[in-house]
Amino acid sequence: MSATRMMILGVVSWLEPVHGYDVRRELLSWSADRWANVQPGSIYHALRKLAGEGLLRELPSEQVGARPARTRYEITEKGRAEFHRLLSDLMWDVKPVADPFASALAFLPAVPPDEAAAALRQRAKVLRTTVEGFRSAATSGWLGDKPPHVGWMFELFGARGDAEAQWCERIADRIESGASYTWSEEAADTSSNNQG
Amino acid sequence: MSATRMMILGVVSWLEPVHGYDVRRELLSWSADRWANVQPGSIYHALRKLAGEGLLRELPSEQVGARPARTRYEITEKGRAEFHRLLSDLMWDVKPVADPFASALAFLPAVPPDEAAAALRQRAKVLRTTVEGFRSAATSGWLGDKPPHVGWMFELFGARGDAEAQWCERIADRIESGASYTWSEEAADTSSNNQG
DNA sequence: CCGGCTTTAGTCAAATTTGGCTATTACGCT
DNA sequence: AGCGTAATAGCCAAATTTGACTAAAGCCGG
Repeated sequence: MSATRMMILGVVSWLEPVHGYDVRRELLSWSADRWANVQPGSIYHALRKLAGEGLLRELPSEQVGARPARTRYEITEKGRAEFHRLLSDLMWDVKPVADPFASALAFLPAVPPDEAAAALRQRAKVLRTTVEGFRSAATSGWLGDKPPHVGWMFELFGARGDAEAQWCERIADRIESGASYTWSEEAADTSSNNQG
Repeated sequence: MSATRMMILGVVSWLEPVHGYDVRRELLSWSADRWANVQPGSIYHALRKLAGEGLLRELPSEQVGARPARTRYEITEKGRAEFHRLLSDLMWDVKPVADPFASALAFLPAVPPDEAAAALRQRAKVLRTTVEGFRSAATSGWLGDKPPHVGWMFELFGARGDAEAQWCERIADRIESGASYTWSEEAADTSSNNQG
């Protein structure tokens, strides 16, 4: 979970001292749950583990009313070094990521042409709508209030979305033009062999 | 792990009867470990779990020499239905995936401009080399022997890679032209607040 | 023929992740 | 003022994933 660790260290570094729910709220405000593993269980697990490893320091808990006591954290020098090391690793590393859509594509021969084309066209539509949302966020000024790198992230998501939408449409066109990608519907369901 | 389950069911469906190592070898031949969670522990875990749920059927083990006995599996009708259901879900679902590079970008303000630009240029270079590899696989005939959808997957990976490489170069140009994305190097390391 | 390396086949202990759960407090609407 | 919902704050049992490990067999070069 090196990305999760880096993010938790980074948020603590920027906002310290914080408690778990502060971290959770901050990451949710970035919609980080959509592109990183930062559900509550992962956040609290990482906070405790990083404190156990001396990368974060727990401050005395405080109690507010009858709510659960909340533990605040600050980063240590060791933690700051680890944050920069992990961040640098992640910046320089170029590696594919696990992608459920690629998994589905590997078995495309098992999907009838009608459904395959329809799903690809729908995907292109959803991607284009999402990318349009990023662009109107930019022009509406909402993004203008945010640091420049946030806009750059949206540009990246937009560029990826555009490229994938175009690919979806191109492949749907081929399928609808009769391009054969199954041996036959019968064979695809029984004995054929994918030698990807 | 619905993508992992779908892939295991799919491979068993296409190659049955198989044992775990057959599945492992087949997925490795697709380089599936690069874009799916199919390390040995996940494969064998999924095989046992799917058999336990009645989606796969274990056949009597066979022994070859003094090697560990190997359990062969075949798919059940229930498993075939689940394979198609999961495959359809994954074809139609449009959702971002956990991406370590996006995690790093969220903390870009903590990376000095020199390093950020260098990492982005290096990333662009690696992506372009990878995409060129896909294209030469296509022209060399290696891909010609494979079913069409395999080429389509490479086209998708290529389209994504191109889009991201262009984005990397564009952002590196901005950084090198002096675009400010940290408040200051000092502020970025101490008290600033990322409001993504 | 022998030695070194690869392949075969599965497992394991640990790491990581999930997302619904708990009870209290705060807020908004009627 | 009261009710219903959302926010607060952390946790849990379970699910999922990892990748190095094991020992025997096979292969290739010297």
